[in-house]
Amino acid sequence: MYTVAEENYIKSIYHLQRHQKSVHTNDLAAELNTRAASATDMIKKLEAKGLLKYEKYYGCSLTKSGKKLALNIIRRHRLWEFFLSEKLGFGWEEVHAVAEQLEHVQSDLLTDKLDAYLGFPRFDPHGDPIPDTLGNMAAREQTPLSLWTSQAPAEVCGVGSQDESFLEMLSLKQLEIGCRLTVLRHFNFDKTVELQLATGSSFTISEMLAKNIFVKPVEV
Amino acid sequence: MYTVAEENYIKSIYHLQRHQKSVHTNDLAAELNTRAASATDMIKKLEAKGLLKYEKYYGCSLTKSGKKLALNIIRRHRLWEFFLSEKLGFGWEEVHAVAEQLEHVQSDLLTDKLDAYLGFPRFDPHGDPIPDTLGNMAAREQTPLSLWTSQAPAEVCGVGSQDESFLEMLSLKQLEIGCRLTVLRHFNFDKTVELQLATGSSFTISEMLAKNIFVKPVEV
DNA sequence: CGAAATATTTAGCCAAAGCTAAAAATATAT
DNA sequence: ATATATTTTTAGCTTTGGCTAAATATTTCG
Repeated sequence: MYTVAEENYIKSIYHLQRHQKSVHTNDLAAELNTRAASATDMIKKLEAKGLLKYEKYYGCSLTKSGKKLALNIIRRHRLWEFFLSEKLGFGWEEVHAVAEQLEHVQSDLLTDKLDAYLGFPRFDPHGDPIPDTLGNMAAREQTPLSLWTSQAPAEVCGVGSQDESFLEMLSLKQLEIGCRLTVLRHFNFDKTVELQLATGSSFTISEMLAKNIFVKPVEV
Repeated sequence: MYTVAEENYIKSIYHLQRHQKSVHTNDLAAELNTRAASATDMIKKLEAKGLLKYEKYYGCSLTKSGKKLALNIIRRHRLWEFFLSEKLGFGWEEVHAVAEQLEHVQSDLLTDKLDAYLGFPRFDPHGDPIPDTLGNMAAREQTPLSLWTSQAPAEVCGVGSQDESFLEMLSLKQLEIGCRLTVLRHFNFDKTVELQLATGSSFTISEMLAKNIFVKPVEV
């Protein structure tokens, strides 16, 4: 059994590790809205539990069992997100905060029965893949809108942030998961992107937004 | 927002208050598997938050807002029990432990949406009534089997303990909620009760068991 | 009633997880 | 290459919730 604090650290380290190979104390503290000193303490504790490797002044990275735990927490989080959205009718921007609490309920029986009840979904409402019992999850071809140069129609399949204000903005602009669009042009000057929805309406979005919306080719 | 520890104290005080008017420190400590000294500390903290009245050496009892909180926690607990049993197919003896964790997820939106999703159930799988948003819950005429003297058929409608070994025993003896039975006789010597199931099989149960099984007249 | 038993509180500790401020290591820049 | 800046760690303190042991109230019983 792990504490909520421990689980949150493991989860954050896992996410940061996708970008940097080794996770630095400051980055981790920032991610968790805490201070570097606190992060150092927790890193030491987690190392003692065998969940990560740690080298002073250099950083840390998850061990095999740390990764396994991380994937289990992510599995719980995304299954609950799916449940909240699909079964309880939560808006996708409300889902994350509640799932942050639910993900810490520790019962493998619960997780597996929930998974089965939901029909073993492979993606959560934000388009993120859900790991299975063994920690395997679907990889997904996805390109941020900022890099999508093709004129072919694209389908929104994921987002790069769970921030509520970000998701609310997407809802307002009707850029939900599964939505179809075409990129009309990229403005080099300020990196904004002009796009057109299936509804016909077209508008321009900021670079910041474009970087956080992932698309894939529309499936035939 | 309340901590998990606070919520557990409030819940226990509420339950103990059904029997004694004022809850004594030792009883509370026993209920929570902790020590009297710890209970005293927490009682003081909860009094400071206005959730209970406390008189030294005498005991404590919930205020209005304490009761409201208690009912909300109980509501969450029982809704989750219903969900686990009804939707996820948990056995009724497995339900309690997981619900103990789920009940501490604090989101009124979640609670209310769950309630609606489940169809506003009025009783959980153990036969306990589920409070509504306002804290109202169905009262239920229920008699422990130890006091049921009528020869009329009775229906099991509740249990007096959530102890796993107790519930497992009931499952084994096929004494589930909703099950019909007739009391054949009470043995005065050791207070055991002989009963007969709808299936025809008859057997004797201990006083301890009989006190913890609640029945009501079979509805016509 | 007063002594013994029981219940409750107080005082002083501990561990978890956070914090600040200062020290130490590493990185950067002139 | 040395001085400055940044990052990380250490040391020491805080709060929450628990503990033991000792002190104090209350209850019970001879």
